[in-house]
Amino acid sequence: MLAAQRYNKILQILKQRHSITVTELSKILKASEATVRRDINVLHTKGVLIKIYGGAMSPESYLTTEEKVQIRETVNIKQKMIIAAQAVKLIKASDVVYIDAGTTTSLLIEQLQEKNATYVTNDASHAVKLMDLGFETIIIGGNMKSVTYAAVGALAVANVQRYNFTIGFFGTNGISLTAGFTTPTTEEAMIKEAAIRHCKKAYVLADSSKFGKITPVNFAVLNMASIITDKKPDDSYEKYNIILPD
Amino acid sequence: MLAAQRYNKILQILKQRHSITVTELSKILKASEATVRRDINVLHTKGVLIKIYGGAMSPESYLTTEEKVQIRETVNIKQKMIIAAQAVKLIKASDVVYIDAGTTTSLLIEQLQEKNATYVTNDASHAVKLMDLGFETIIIGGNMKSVTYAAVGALAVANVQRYNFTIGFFGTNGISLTAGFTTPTTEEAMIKEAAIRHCKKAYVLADSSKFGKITPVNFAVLNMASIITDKKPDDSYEKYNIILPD
DNA sequence: GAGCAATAAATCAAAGTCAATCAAAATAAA
DNA sequence: TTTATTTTGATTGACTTTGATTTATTGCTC
Repeated sequence: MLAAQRYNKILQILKQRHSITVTELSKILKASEATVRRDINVLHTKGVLIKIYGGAMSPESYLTTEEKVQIRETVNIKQKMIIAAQAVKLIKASDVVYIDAGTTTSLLIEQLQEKNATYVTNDASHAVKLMDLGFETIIIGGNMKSVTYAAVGALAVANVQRYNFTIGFFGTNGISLTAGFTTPTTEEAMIKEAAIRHCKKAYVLADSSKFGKITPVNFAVLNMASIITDKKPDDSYEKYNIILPD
Repeated sequence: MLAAQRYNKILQILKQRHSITVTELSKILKASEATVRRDINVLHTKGVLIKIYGGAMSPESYLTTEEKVQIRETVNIKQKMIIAAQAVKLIKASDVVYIDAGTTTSLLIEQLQEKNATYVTNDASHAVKLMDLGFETIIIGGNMKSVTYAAVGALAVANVQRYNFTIGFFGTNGISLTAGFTTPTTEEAMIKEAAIRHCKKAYVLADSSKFGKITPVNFAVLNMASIITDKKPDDSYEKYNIILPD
């Protein structure tokens, strides 16, 4: 690929999404991270993008409050990466994979390997990422929620029920023996519940801090999904299927 | 093959795709790489293309330092901006607005003002933009198409039919008295057709270059939508509703 | 603020690309 | 036809780009 072609592709991506990491670009452009860094340096010097630690941003969105967070969400990023790395190993060729909205699952997308699978998501920013990486993508439609870019509501629920997923990955805000998996809002819970019911095998990705937490709305009981986490939780969860990193 | 023939062929190729490698050209022109390099040098000196390491680019798509402000240097961008500016004025409070996929409509989103309207789109990158700008957003789900980030296919068509839009904005690849509004692919045409049928009022945004052009698949007859364009087309279009910038 | 992991820059070898040269082929002129 | 001129393709060594490796820096956690 010509250098100039890479330049154009990078700028094109930054029109669609305000920021991108070096690692992601390296995958999309099929070039080494060293080359991507050199490209970013060139484009930064030309002033057509802003170089930031870990990646690049479009000049327009640079420094507009919350976008700065987008490049690297800080909380528990390490654990989430490890959890996501474990999760991607479970995806096999010809799987129909449901990917829930949220930051944890976003990290999963960045690490996806299996090209011969179909990926379905209700998160518009996930969808754009998946397309950029060249995966077969289906987006679930519906009313969008502001913070998460996720489609929710009755239509989203109806749509998700049309599919049968062979495997699904979900985020959660709380895991509790009494309350099961929970989220802060009814809307999110409804779409998650609908999706999880249509997965042959469901996995909840949760860093260890989520155990014992309860948020207002339940979306599944604990035995409906295996839990992929970074640290063994206390023994009371023993009877559930817990997956730890190798 | 005559040198002048090769020159023409090279320039013709660069009109279709922004860049090409020396190796590729050598195969296409059945000439040695040395010859291709000489050709590129000649054309570069004439200023009709830009020589880059490994190949050549069309001058438009090559970003020089001066152009740093003008990243948005796609074709007819100025007209498209003006057209989009005219279009946004038509949106009123409590409208349910359908926004078609594509670059023209992307410019429209950037200029949106009316916060008390609901925006519906089948383009994931549009959806992300709309959310970022704080608009009430609904995304149409379905299989995604790689270049445009647009949901297409049967499910997208079914979904779009659930809505009734008070106003809709569409892009097109061709406007013709005989063929009506046309696009290059059936998939795109189907979703456009379904959406346009559910708009109380539909507008096609098209710069003047689109008049008289025909691409393979029709998605609407001319009287189904008003056309917002930058220059008055020839009189044969007089009986249709043409909107020009103020 | 020290220690740690992640990211960036510097360095280097390998691969790829370029311009110069020259002989062969094609074209033009005699 | 013969000779002069131009164009082409192959070869060479110089130069550029790339990816891997090493070294330095950054930002985060405690």
